[in-house]
Amino acid sequence: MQFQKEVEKALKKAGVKKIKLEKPPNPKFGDLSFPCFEIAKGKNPSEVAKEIAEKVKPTGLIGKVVPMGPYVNFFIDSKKFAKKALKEILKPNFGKGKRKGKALIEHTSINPNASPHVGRARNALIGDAITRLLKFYGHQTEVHYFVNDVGKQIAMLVYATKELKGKPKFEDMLKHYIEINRKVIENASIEREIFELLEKLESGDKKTIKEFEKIVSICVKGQTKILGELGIKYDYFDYESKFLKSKLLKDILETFKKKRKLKQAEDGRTVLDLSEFNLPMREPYLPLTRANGTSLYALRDIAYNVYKAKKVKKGKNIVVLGEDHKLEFQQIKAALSILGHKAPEVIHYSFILLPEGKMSTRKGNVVLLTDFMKEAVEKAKEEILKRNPDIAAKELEKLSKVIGYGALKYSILRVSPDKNVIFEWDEALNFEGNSAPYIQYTYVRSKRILEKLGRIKQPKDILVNDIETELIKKIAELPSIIESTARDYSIHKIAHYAYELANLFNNFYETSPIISEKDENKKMTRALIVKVYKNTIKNVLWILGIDAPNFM
RNA sequence: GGGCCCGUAGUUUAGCUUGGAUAGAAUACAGCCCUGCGGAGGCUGGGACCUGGGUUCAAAUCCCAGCGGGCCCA
Repeated sequence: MQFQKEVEKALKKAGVKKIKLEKPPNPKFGDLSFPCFEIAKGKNPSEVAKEIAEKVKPTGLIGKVVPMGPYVNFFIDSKKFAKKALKEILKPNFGKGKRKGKALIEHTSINPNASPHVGRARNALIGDAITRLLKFYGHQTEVHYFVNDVGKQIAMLVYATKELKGKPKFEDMLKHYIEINRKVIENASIEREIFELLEKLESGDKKTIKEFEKIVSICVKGQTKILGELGIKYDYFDYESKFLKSKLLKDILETFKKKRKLKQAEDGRTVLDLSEFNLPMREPYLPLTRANGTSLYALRDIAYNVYKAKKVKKGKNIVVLGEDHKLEFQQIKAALSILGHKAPEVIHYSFILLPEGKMSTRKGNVVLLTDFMKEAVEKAKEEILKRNPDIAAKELEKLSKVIGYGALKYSILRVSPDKNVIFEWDEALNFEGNSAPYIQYTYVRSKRILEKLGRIKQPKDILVNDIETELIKKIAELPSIIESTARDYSIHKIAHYAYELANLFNNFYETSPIISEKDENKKMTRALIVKVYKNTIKNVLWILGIDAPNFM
């Protein structure tokens, strides 16, 4: 950052007025470059670049100024830079943000109907990583899970399990769910009975409420146990049923009415007029209540968002939603704006598909998260045993989860959220190259070196070669990466950054011996690099929810 | 019928917001390093911007149209 300022100053001194710097595509071209197309004005830009380069004298962090075609390239003085950067990076809170306000993150919020599949997991993984990122950035985070406990899906499960002896098991819910879906298609009268159950629930029938609660509790417990196994935690479970009869609903309807936004539909439903928002709906009306006055999902969703908005006030308010909720979110946002509330910031992600097509819980063609977890741990076990045949069973258990779950999370988080992911086992269980185990391995390497090395003395002189400088530069990027990701929530950039770091470290590892290095200054400089690498990569992995193992 | 997102080596992907140099990686493939700080590694090689227009000194990037995939709207 300071380098950039110095370059700008130097260019100004050389008489350049419009300064727009860019990062060269290749480190061979320097660290910053100034393209001369715009200021050339008819002259040959290469000539202009030459003239400017001659006028600029290297001072401070600027080591070299070289014209290269139509560009003036600025090279950083690597020795001065390394010294300065290492000092900065060695500070204990390097990369972490200062204390900031509250951040409310709602994620997962899947229907409590069955064991989650990997598509659903994408939501939870993205949400969890964003939570960690914001925590690292200095926010006080609180994680919310909106439980849709009054929907048709729960009613179906209540119906499907009511004849069962004993308490239904979570593991069987998917089976029940698939079965009841099939039955409903075959027999329409079942669907009517299911709707009757819902009506009973909403009218406050105690027995029905109990039955729903039983199923929801089993499902929520089952789901959060699985997600908890992956280290994903929630601070609040917000139940939709709590909003069924809340005063909030009345207040909201009242406000809409005052603003003349309510209409009566022909079938008696009350709808919200959203025509001023130009949303891509056939009819710009959002149904809020039934003819009998009871609330519909949209109204409860609005109420929930009002509740959240009031809770954060000035802080961040974030929600992770699948791409199927894009329009729905626009509607909620519009409704909130009528009410004078700010909508949450939303992160959408595309679905995970199977090679043979879409996943469908209803039809049962899904890859369950639990199966993915099991396979990943199995594969990790195999790989660990290849390398450590004598490992104790307990250690193996623990380590295989660290590696297996790491690989699982990374395989999903590394992809930009607006791309569909086609789930393929080989791809997802890749432990080589661009994968979590590759990155984890560099952590183990760095840790082992430091253990063997013992005490690190501050070197009198910092001596670095090109590869070492590249690594330091990459580590020094952490704060700006954190900042920009905390702004746009594109968590895959963190994954990408982790891989780049690890890649440069492996490069460094191959070419810069440490233990055997005779030159004490070089040795200790390298030791410092290993130290800061180890801390940095650990932090970056932590943001992704991936543990750094002590050996593997 | 309408709206939104995506399309980059055989496969998976970064880059697109803010146009700029030789489009960056992984995997697979061909080969090398193999008694070294732990090879889940390093090095070398070939291989890609969906199609057609437009804007621009300059387009993977911006605009328009088409094609293909995903999501949604009663």
